[in-house]
Amino acid sequence: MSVTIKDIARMAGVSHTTVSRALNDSPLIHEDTKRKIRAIAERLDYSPNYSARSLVLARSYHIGLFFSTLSKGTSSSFFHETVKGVHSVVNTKYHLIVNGIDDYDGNYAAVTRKTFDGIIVMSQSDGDESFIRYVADKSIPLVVLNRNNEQLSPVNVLADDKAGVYRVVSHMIRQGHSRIALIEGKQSFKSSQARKGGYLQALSEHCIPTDETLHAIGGYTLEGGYAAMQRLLQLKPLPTAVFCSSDEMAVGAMKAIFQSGLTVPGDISVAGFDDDVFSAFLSPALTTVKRPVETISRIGAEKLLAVIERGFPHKETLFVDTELLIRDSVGTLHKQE
Amino acid sequence: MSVTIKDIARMAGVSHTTVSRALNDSPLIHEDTKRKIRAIAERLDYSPNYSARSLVLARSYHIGLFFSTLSKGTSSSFFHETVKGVHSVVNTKYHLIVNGIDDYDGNYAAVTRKTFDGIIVMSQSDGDESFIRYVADKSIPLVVLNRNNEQLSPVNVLADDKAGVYRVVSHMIRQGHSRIALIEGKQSFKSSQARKGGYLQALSEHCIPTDETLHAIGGYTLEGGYAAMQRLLQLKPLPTAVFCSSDEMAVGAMKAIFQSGLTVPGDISVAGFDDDVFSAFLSPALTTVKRPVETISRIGAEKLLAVIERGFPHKETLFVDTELLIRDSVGTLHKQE
DNA sequence: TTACATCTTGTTAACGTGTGCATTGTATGC
DNA sequence: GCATACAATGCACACGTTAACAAGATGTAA
Repeated sequence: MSVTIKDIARMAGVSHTTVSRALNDSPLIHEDTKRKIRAIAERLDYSPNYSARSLVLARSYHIGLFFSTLSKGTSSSFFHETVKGVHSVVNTKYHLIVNGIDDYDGNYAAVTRKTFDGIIVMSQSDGDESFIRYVADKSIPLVVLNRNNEQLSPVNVLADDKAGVYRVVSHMIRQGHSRIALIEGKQSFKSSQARKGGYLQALSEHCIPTDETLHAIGGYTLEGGYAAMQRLLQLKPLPTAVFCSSDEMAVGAMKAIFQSGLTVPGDISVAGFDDDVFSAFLSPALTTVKRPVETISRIGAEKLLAVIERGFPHKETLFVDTELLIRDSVGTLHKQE
Repeated sequence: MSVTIKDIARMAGVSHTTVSRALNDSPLIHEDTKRKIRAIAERLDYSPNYSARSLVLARSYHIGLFFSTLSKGTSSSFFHETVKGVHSVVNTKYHLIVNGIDDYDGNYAAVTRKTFDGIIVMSQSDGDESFIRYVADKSIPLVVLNRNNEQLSPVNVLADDKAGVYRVVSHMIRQGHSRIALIEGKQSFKSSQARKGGYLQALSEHCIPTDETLHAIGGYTLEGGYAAMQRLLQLKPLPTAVFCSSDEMAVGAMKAIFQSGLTVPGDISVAGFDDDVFSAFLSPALTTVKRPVETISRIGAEKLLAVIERGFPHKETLFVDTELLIRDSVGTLHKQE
């Protein structure tokens, strides 16, 4: 049996109403009374019953953080940074509940306004759309990360992937490369499409014709990047550079290149995307684009709390800048003719 | 305003008690009545108010997953695998709340039997002890992962780190190495101590004297591994092999070795611990020990649910086997004399 | 017919907290 | 000295659910 405000009330010789008010620092209560009550609460090691409070206030103190999936296709560093970012804002004020959308198997009945004060969706796939729509329909405060869909959700925060890829591919072009291959992620992922868009834009703005044979799909996994690169290594002539839509795939690609007896960046330059925690320590260190996942998550969480606590209705979409990290895996190509 | 069991009761022409029983599939209620009530509930899109239920049942439906820290010193893959493992068991039955112990700053008042039906601590440091003790004192159902302290907590699940390191270092010795350096993690982490123990045991059982100058500290970070290896590279004669207490540190160490113009495993063999997601794709692929983090987490979660639901009082400690993964970073040393 | 068991449903209270309204006591203004 | 304002506290109810107990209906055995 644990201590309630009624116990405190009895000891202090006041009503439980006064205790409730005192502990909530209501201006209605005399300072002396507050002090006395707080002292007793402290002494009895009182802690409020969240269920009771939630019931009467119609608030759950839960923030739901939903990933497309927890198990398949979510990279560890991505997951970790997201949780860190959101958690740093939510902290001890709300409980952070982590979930995979795919766990619900299409039946979202358990997701209600009462179970979640607000929801953050870290979206990675078009498959999330039904879930996002469901949450929006229930008018649960909502922030969508990593995805741009204004008509679906009011607040969106995402990295400017396209601009980031544009920057790194332009960098390759400036280093003299023109036969630049692409290893895509998962075609159904919006991020994959955006990154391809940046690649295509860089090529077209530098008047380099696109060549479909230079495009491969790696599925955002190491193994996939390895296999995709193996296919690209069959090409004649070989590409002089390859942009990989994730660092993990870049690691796989480099592995394939090394195995075929070639060097990076001597024979083939490689660039990635994400700046995974290990990327700076590869040999050669990987030139890549840093996605501010933690920043995005932090900003998203702040926006969500603003919506919940101050009612912040108007739509907005925030793009967070990426950062080009030039390291050693992209070399300069000397014109051969 | 959302629909409650009273609304359903009104529509069905029964009492709200009957509705409650029907929805909980109580044997007291006639099947026809149940069907009717379920149909109405379905039609009205009813979902129960968890706060109210929690209040009356004195259960929160929350499982707390606590890390020593979310931000500093927890590797992403470790974090991800843990959450995956626990989540796969907890699923939609309970809400999984992720927290860092360091966020509470020593004030655990918000952690009570009422806010958490059970708690899983993924322990990485001695600093967790006060928290674990607190939870145990409150007699909240508790499972501690990754840490062995029978008198503190009833149920412990952990990898047999020491045996795993013993195995990989013995492997190095069998390949002819005897001058084997060690890069430790964080000295305050129990895991770091256990791994060092395995290293020392392997040496002593093969009658190789320990040499303090061969021990360096890398703090479980890439940068730390890099710096530690730089120090080891000052030694004369050089070690012929180095065991790193984590794969991340191994990557840093390899980087330092390459920078000094040496090769792996030609000049120096390297082994790691963890089998991070990228380890198989390094060049050379890293020989390491796989810690079954996800398995540990899954088993721990199952144990916790057993305690919660079936009352499972007796103490037990489970060791989960590690797996030696022999890849390319440890070479054979030919005797020189 | 009566007594009793069984099946099904209803009545009422309880969980712990917050809040609208009433009540008491005290100071202020005229 | 009285009306009024204001500060501090208490009373009673509400939130949505579950459960102990009561109670009605129906069947059955004596």
